[in-house]
Amino acid sequence: MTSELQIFQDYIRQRGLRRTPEREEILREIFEVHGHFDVDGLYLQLKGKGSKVSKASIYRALPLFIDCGLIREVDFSDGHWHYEHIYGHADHNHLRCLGCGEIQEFEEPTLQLLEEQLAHKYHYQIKGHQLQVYGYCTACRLKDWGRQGV
Amino acid sequence: MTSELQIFQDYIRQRGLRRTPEREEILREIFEVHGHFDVDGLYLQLKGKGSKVSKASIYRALPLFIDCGLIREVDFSDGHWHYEHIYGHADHNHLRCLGCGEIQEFEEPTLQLLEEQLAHKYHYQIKGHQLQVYGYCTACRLKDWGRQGV
DNA sequence: ATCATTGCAAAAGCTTTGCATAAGA
DNA sequence: TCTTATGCAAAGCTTTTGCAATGAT
Repeated sequence: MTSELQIFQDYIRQRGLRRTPEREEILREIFEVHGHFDVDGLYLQLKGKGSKVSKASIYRALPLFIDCGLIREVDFSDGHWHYEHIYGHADHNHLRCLGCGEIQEFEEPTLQLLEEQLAHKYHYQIKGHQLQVYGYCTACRLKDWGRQGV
Repeated sequence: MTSELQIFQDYIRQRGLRRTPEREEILREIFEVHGHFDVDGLYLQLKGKGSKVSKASIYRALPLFIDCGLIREVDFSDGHWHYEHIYGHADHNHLRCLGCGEIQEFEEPTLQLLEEQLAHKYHYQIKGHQLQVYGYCTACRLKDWGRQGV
């Protein structure tokens, strides 16, 4: 059994919830393919494989995966939520092109230090962070050369 | 005239748009009071002052303010958009309490360097960044002492 | 046998849009 | 005068929720 399933099942047991095929289908799909994903894409992908899982179940499952640290929300500022699995992946941030939406991932280890400083200074227990940097990639800069400031 | 109005009017002229009382009312209200705001709060606040501005106009005005660099979107991960004025404010980031929603602002000048590194490494023209750190403040930690991991 | 979970469809936000009217330039 | 901008209401989207049926423990 893969570890993410193990983690989820431990979480389920500990919380007194129930282990269902739907939840495991969703989790498997998330970890099988995607880097980033959104609800609609995940739903269609499952549907395409013959799964009967409903969107409602996806919406109800994602908070559980977030709560046990398997995935996290990512803000791409496009009107709906995106997610990514974080279990088994180095902590990273996103550089996003405002033109074409391309995402580059990059690591920035010093943010760990920053978290510790903030925890100390503001007496917070830090749970995580999200850093999005945005701009224009070379291709989009060339394409939109006429656009002001781009 | 305040400088943010000046900036906006220059922008309006340059883009061939029109200067309207509604847009200026909205802009004035944003810079008069708020640190952070959302559409609904802004609307109610204007309404409370007797303004007739509609939400639709607010929704149509905000992208203009963003485009000319006066405000920016802020992601508080609570299902709708928040904004903050950036003109005249030092660049800063947010430390948010997942319990009570309190926001601490902090500066992190090294992100400027990071932007430059990313620009060089990925050949991007960087337009900005957003860093949100989240966790639990002291009060919420005490309040929810029974909650796992908190 | 319980009670959490599911699927469906309806409801609930927030945001966008169509259209007639108002009003800058 | 010409076109953009506004207000209103309707439409659009994503996400949440009520409920009866299903199914895990």
